[in-house]
Amino acid sequence: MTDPPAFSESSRSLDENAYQGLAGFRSALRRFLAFSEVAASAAGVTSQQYQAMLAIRVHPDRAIMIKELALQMLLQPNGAVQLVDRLVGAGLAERRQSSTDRRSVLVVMTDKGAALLERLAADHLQELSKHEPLLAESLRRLRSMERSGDAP
Amino acid sequence: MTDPPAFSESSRSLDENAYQGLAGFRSALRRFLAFSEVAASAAGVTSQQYQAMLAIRVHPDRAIMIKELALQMLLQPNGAVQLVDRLVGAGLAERRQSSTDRRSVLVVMTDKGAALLERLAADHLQELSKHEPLLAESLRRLRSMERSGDAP
DNA sequence: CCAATATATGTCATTCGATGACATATATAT
DNA sequence: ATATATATGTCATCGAATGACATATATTGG
Repeated sequence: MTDPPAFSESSRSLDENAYQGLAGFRSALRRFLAFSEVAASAAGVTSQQYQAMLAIRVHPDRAIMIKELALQMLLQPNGAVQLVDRLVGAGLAERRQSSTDRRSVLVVMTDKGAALLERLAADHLQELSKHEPLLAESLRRLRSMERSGDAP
Repeated sequence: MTDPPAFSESSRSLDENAYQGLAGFRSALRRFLAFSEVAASAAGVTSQQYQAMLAIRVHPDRAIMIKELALQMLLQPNGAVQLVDRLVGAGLAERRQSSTDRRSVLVVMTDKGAALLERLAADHLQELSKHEPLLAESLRRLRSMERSGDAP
């Protein structure tokens, strides 16, 4: 087998393969995220609300403080308040007073929310089986070209 | 009025690991995407604009029709028009008339855009090396359960 | 124990990008 | 040559996030 000159210019500019790999990875991500939006939308929620329900579901006691939900969802606390408002408004979650700190609120899912989450989670699991090969392949390609950026 | 079954019932009951896996994957995704927003923002653009430049960069001739950009970015054509407006406004891309079809517009990057993209791509490549293990691990965990529904 | 400060949640105005509805220019087909 | 399809563009509107601010409760230091 012939050795292709696959190395070269590693300190001057990014290899074409790096752009291809990054672009392919983001494309796969956009497609998966778009599926998530469509699946959630068909169930009457947003992808964000689905993700919030996932976060609640896997949190200890299946309950989460708004502050903690904000951390998980990478939102400001007041953004998490409004996200919970929407979940509650849709009948998917409810607020419970914390027994230990009366400032805080525990968000738990309703039965309706739990049922919706289960269906959406199953759909996502199934869909991921389609995207997983491309995502994994993209990650593998990118891993092989790790390099430092342009040092200032 | 009874609601028709809006979705498939992929499996009867999801394993706890399925929720953990899906939640972990989405969490890893949110963190990577948040990095992308911050990195792009530090460079004066949005993550969306960075992705658009990536799409242009890897397209044949490093030029792309707005229609095709819309397909790649999963936007409506008029949304892509406005995205290109913002890229052009920031001096990162420019419009060129197509030689074969006078309806269409070819979007190409300026030198400034190409330079910005290279820095951002290098940053993303480096950052991905941090996220890759968790993302790959999440995908591996999920792949093992999309088969029959559960197996610890 | 009280005052000062920190923390958790909540409200509201504003902002930003995507969409739908629609308009215009050009290409293609009958 | 006309009808229709395609590509781009404009504009009003919407939804969700943020910053500034408000209120309630907890915690800490004197």
